[in-house]
Amino acid sequence: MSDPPSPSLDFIRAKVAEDLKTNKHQGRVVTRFPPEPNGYLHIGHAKSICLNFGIAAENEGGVCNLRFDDTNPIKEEAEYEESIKRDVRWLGFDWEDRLFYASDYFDQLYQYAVQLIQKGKAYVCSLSAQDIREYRGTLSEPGKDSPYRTRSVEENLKLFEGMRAGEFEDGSHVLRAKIDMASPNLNMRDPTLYRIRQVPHHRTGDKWLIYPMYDYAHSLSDSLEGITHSLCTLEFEDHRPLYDWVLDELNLDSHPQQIEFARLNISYTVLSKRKLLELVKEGHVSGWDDPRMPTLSGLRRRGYTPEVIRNFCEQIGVAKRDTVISVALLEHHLRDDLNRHSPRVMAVLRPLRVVIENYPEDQEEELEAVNNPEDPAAGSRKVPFSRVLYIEQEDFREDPPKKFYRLAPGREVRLRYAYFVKCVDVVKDEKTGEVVELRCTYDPATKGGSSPDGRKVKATIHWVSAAHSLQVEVRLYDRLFVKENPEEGGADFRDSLNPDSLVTLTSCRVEPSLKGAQPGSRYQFERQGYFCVDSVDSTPEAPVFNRTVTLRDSWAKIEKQNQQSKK
RNA sequence: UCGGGGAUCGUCUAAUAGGCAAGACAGCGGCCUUUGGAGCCGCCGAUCCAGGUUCGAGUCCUGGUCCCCGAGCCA
Repeated sequence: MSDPPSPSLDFIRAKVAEDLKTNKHQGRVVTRFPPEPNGYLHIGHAKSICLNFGIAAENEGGVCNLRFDDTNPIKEEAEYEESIKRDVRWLGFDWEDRLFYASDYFDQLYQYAVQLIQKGKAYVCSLSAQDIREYRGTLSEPGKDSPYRTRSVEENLKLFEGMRAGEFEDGSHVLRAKIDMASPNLNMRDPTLYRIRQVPHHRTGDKWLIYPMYDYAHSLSDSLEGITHSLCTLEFEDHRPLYDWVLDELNLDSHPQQIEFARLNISYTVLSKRKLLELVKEGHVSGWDDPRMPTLSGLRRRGYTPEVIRNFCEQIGVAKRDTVISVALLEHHLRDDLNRHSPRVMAVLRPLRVVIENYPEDQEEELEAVNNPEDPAAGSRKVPFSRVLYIEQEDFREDPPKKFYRLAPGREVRLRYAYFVKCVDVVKDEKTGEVVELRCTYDPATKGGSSPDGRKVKATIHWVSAAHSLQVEVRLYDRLFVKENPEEGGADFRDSLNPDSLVTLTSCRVEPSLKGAQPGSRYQFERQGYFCVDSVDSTPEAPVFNRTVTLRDSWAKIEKQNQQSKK
């Protein structure tokens, strides 16, 4: 790697660079990504993953650990652990042999707790949870000491051992740090270090009946792993004094620097594991990997590439003010990547039958079509043409509005890669008046799409040959919420769910080259958008396509303006 | 009310000793086009407020205002 003029470092990278310069950590850069295995990773986690693994990769010899923060057995599951590993790998990062678990440190953590008790810095408190809350005081009033605060070291040691040995019920005792009940920082008012939880842990089984709390386990896990920079989100800012307190009281040489940054928010969605879990549990989506979910598994199934997410995370930057990133920026990176890499293909979502009256009934031919105009190396393919075709219903208007350039009675347009066709008649359903078929003529001289006489058409539309096309299911996804901030004004996010976030179309027609398309493969349906083969519900006989994102649609914009100016 | 943070175009991020407020997205307009896609060109548009220091302040000082986080035996 070269060392180009670094554009401008975010405040965290600047701090890392400075620490390197002053040799604060003996030239080491060690970060970690510490998920709790209690849900699926979402794009907010991707920001943290890119930051932590990114900083490690940018610095000579830097490494980033993957560590599961599995200190609460009642919320955590092995299923989540697997999904997290899969998602981090998919994003393109590698923890090599550095897969760790807070639960691996339980023995060590217990020993440290004993040390704190011996130092008189921790005690067993036998107040009820409610009493502890009351003794804590409020934001503006100091708390008061627990009556158990003055227990002797011997008694504390004995009780703590009893907690570990299962002599006490859940909730009867906790181990607390002895700090300052009058601290203006509530986290320092004798925080709980250990609680009794007589439940099996998905990794340690029934070995432990007491489990360490986050602040205690996290700081020590970081220290044990020799982390140099412990990056977390803003809500932990108030916890930093406690993080430092634990390491200082234990006199540990390895004392990582906790640095906080703003978590990611994106418009028209929610990014919190709790809320996403509710969407799953309440059936508003089909699962954690529903293509409308902002989870990495959902985005992957939707058709996102890891590059899109990495580029997005790089561009949004890292800072401390809380922000809401426009979903349009994410979609910009999505279209940018998909445009350059997706093969083009013709697909008709809502078919309208077209008969080319002057094209011989028994004739068919193959036309050359470019696979990707952005990538000459992608080559070309043949698409079959015949007398009966399907075009998009919305590409025809019997009474075309201003600026509508597509097909209309008497109007000539180009069928992409095929011929100029002119609409000569419209067939309607006698009862409903609905347009059911178009009668057209074609100009044999315009084969391939250009006219020898130089006449122009204003529109090019896509089509498929009726007899050759494949019928497929297409799922049209749109944003999950109708409001930029689904919780605007304290509203329940469920109230702003978009009822049209999924529209399923079952009579779509695609060109035959899509036969055998592999699950997960991505295409641009010309003039429509980017689609990928659903990796869950597709079968070779019945493929399902997910719409990843639409193409930018300037006609839709014009039409919207027309409608608004009419009002 | 106490403690901890944060305020720069509509949105996000820059401005690295106090020295022309920059880029991206969005929007708008144009060019081009066998995708009303892509691409190209242009336009619009910001330093929370009030004082102060200075030749010069987004940056330093003083005083305000507004927003976020915090009272789990969650992380």
